[in-house]
Amino acid sequence: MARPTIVDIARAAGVSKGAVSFALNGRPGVSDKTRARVQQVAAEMGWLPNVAARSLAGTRAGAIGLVFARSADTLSAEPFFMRLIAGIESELSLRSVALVFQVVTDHTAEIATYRRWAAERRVDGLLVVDPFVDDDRIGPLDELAMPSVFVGVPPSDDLVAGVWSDDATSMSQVLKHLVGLGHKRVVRVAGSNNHQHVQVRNETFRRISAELGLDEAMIVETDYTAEQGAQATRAILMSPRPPSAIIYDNDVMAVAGLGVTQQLRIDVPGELSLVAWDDSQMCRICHPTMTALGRDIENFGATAASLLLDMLDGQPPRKIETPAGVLIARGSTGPVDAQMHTTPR
Amino acid sequence: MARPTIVDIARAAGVSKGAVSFALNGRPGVSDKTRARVQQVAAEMGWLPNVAARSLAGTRAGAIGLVFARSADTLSAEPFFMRLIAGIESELSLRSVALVFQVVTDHTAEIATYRRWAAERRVDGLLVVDPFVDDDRIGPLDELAMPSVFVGVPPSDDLVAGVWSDDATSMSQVLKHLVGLGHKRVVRVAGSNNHQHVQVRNETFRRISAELGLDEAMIVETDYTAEQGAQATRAILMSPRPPSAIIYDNDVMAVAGLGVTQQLRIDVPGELSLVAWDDSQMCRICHPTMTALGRDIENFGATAASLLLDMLDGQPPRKIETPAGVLIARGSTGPVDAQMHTTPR
DNA sequence: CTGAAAGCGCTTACAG
DNA sequence: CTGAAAGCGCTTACAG
Repeated sequence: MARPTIVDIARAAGVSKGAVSFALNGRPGVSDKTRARVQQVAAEMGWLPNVAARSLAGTRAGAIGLVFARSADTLSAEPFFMRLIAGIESELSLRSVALVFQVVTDHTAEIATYRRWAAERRVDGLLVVDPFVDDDRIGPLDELAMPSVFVGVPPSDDLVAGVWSDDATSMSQVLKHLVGLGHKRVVRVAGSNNHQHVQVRNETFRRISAELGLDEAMIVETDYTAEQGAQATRAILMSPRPPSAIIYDNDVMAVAGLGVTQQLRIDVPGELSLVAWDDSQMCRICHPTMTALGRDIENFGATAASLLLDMLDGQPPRKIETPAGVLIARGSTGPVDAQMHTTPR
Repeated sequence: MARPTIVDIARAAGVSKGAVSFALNGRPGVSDKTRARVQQVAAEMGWLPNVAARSLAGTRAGAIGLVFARSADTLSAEPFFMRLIAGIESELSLRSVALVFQVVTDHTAEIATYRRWAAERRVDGLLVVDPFVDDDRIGPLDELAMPSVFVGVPPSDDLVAGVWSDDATSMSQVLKHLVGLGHKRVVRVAGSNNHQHVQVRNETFRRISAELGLDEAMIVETDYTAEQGAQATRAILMSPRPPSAIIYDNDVMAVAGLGVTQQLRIDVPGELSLVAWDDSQMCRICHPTMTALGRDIENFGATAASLLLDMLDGQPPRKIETPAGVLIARGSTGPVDAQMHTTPR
């Protein structure tokens, strides 16, 4: 037989269409007994709501939207993104909400997508990633009045809802690990300064470096690609006073940096220690294996999705800090050999 | 003002609702002049179809579905998947079709998702990845009567529509490259035998190895993970008569294998050559860099999406072979040194 | 070639 | 607590 509708259920249960709707949506207006019977009949008949009808009748589309405004290169190279999606999905599937996903090249196209989805009534809310400083998406998003959760954004008055991770504690762990090994000179290879979370990590890096009595905290800005990670590493190692340790803002650059040390015949960790922000398979399969700051990215995505769904259910927007990462010490970090670093390379 | 509907456009253009619908959907029933005026008015008013209304009225949902039934680990480690999505999206956005995406753990959950989407009328068609031998998704998919395109499937009578790449030519290139360098003993580290494309590559590997006069073609089966790639490599190198070259079924395992050679102090490419199937940033940043069979994965995804959209437009299902990959010779392959391989390690 | 009308499957006031 | 009815924005026969 054809897919059952609420009319079929109403007939089978001997009640009105409206009563079925109330019963199935957990709204008041029907007795507990009736509700139970209706739910049982619906389950027996294998009823699922036609999302188009539900959406048209003025409630939820039953979907949320996610746009990545990055090149296929970056997206495919960094395990972060797929993990984030997996985390988001784990929460969505619990509540039977679909994910509408789009990959575009820049913010302009991203905003156009949001406008289109809003006009089409395609999604009920948005998960917005890669928050920028003076983010040009905030205005259009406000205008569209689309419930949105910013993913990876530090607390600020501009944004109503968002999740971020406790980068200060993470950074502190990494630096204490290095200091414990005797490192005094640490350089940070950072992502783009336009990203809010990069600025937060930069500040935290400077502050904690100072607190721990490290030498001047140096930061190199990159675009997160392997190419710039390698180039930055080369420049750092060729500098007059190279550091004894480098902290990279992602796993891709850290592994690329490791490749550079092999070309330059610099021993890791004997002469130089390397740390990656975000752990991944890459960190486990390179040689030596890469010490990494492993964050629970799936939980991060799940938390963001959960917050958005709560908002769609009428709960107030919130800002949620997720736990700091955990330092996973591996082969790429070791005790500093004071002598080696007095000799310029 | 609120979002315009076709009633607003009809009023502004001085025609009926029905005429607007015909004009905007490129259907006969209105004069060219009227059509042009209606389209102009719609554009001026910034009209976009409410997808829920359109879907409810019995035509397309304006979305297609994609499910990955893999662990977050595999998905995030292999750049392939995100590239495939990027390619799919490039085609979808040209035609303003949305992608509904879900990550699940197994085929059972995948099929349940298809059933739910069908019941909800969430999507118009499906892109189905990772075709298996005796694929248990074919029955349910037939039953749901959902237009589907299999991605990465060799031609077969079971499946009506699909795209795959010319693996025979690709394999031939790889083997000829190795033979040209003097290799005689090549082992293939393959993915799971359950995958149809793996079986095709296995057969091709055996056939071409024989044609080129190579030693007995040996194949090791794995699950595509770095762990099994490393383990297989170790087993192969410890065997009584180790090969002078290994071909891996993905980039993740190839790079993991490279890590093993470094632990075992086996020189690549001096003593052993390595080749990855599918190129990626990982292959470019490891040391030595990895020779790879680079396929245009984005084009692969775009072709699959395009085929599905054509089918939704009423065109007949097809089977499309996409171009073979291109061998990118890098540092991990070199001439075989006959002497080294007479000495067992 | 054009217009008036029914209907897709739901939700939601409104009257009992 | 329940039922009858309108309406969401489209598409599509059907009559002119």
